[in-house]
Amino acid sequence: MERTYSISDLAREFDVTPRTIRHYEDEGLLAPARSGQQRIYTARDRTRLALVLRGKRLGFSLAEAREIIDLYAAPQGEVGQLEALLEKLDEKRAILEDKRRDLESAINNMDRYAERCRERLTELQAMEKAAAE
Amino acid sequence: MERTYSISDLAREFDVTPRTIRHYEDEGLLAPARSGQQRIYTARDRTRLALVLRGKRLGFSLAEAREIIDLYAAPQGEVGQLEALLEKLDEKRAILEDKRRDLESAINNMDRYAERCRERLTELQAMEKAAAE
DNA sequence: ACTGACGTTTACGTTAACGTAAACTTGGAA
DNA sequence: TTCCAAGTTTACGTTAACGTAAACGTCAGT
Repeated sequence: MERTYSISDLAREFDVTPRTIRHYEDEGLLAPARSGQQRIYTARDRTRLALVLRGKRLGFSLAEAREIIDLYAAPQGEVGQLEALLEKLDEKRAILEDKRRDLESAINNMDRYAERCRERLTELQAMEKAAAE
Repeated sequence: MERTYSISDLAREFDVTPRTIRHYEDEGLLAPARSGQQRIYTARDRTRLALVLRGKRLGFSLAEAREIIDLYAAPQGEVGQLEALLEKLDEKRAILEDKRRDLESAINNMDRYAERCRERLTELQAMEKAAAE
C-alpha cells in the first residue's frame, strides 16, 4: 500500500490552511480520492500541491500554474498529442526563461549595489578613524 | 535639460494603463514631480516603474516590491545607516536566491520531462514506420 | 471661441485567492 | 455510549490590485 495523506497532513507540511487546499481543488488543481467524504491524498497529489505552491512563489496565478502542471499529466498516446505537448512545453519554458532573466538582473543589480555600499562603508570608516587621531 | 515623460508615455512603453501608474503612486512606489497638476516623470521615475513591474513579474506584491526598491534610495550618510542597509540587502537577496532555486528546479524538471517526451516521440514514430512495412 | 486629446480627482466596481463562520458528519478514545 | 478532534459543505467577508465611470481642468490646433 502506498502512503496517503490527510488534508491537514499536507496543510501542516506546506504551511497552508486546509481551506487553501480545498480551494485549489475547486480550481481544478487537485483531485484527491475520497474515502466516504474524506479526501485522501496520494504522493502524486502531494507533488501536484508542491508544484502549485512553487508556481505561486514564482508569481503565477492559479490558472497559469494549472496550465503548466497539467502538461505533466497530458496524454501521450499518439504522435500528434506528443507533438502538441512539446509545443506547449516550449511555450511555457520560454516564460520561465523570461523570469530567469528578470531574476538574474534583479540579483546582479542588488549585488553590484551592495558592493558599492560596502566600499562606501570602508571609506567612511577610514574617515572616522582618521578624524579620531 | 533631462528628458521627461508623461504618464501615457510610460503607460505605452511598459504596456500598462495610466491608472496602474497612478495606483503605484498611491501606494508610495512612485513620486513624480508636477507641472501644475500634470505628473512629470524623470528617468529615475521611469527606472523605478521598471523595477516595480519586474518585481511584480517575479511574484512580489506591491508592498514587497516597495521594500526592496526603497533600499536603492536609502540614505547612506552614516556608518550605522550603511550597516543597516547592508543587513536588509542581505535579507532581500536571500529571498531572491530562494526564488532562483525554485525557478531552476522548475526549469530542470520541465527540461527533463520534455526530453523524455522527445524520446517517447521518436520511439512512437519508429513503431509507426515499422508497422507501415 | 470651440473642440478634441490628454490630463486630473473621486469614488464605486471587479477579480483572484483565499479567510471566516455556521451547521453538519464521522471515526476513534474514554 | 458519549464525546471530541478532524473532516465536510455552504456561503458570506476581506484584501490587493487595479478597472471603470463621472465630472472637471488645460492647452494646442482649426
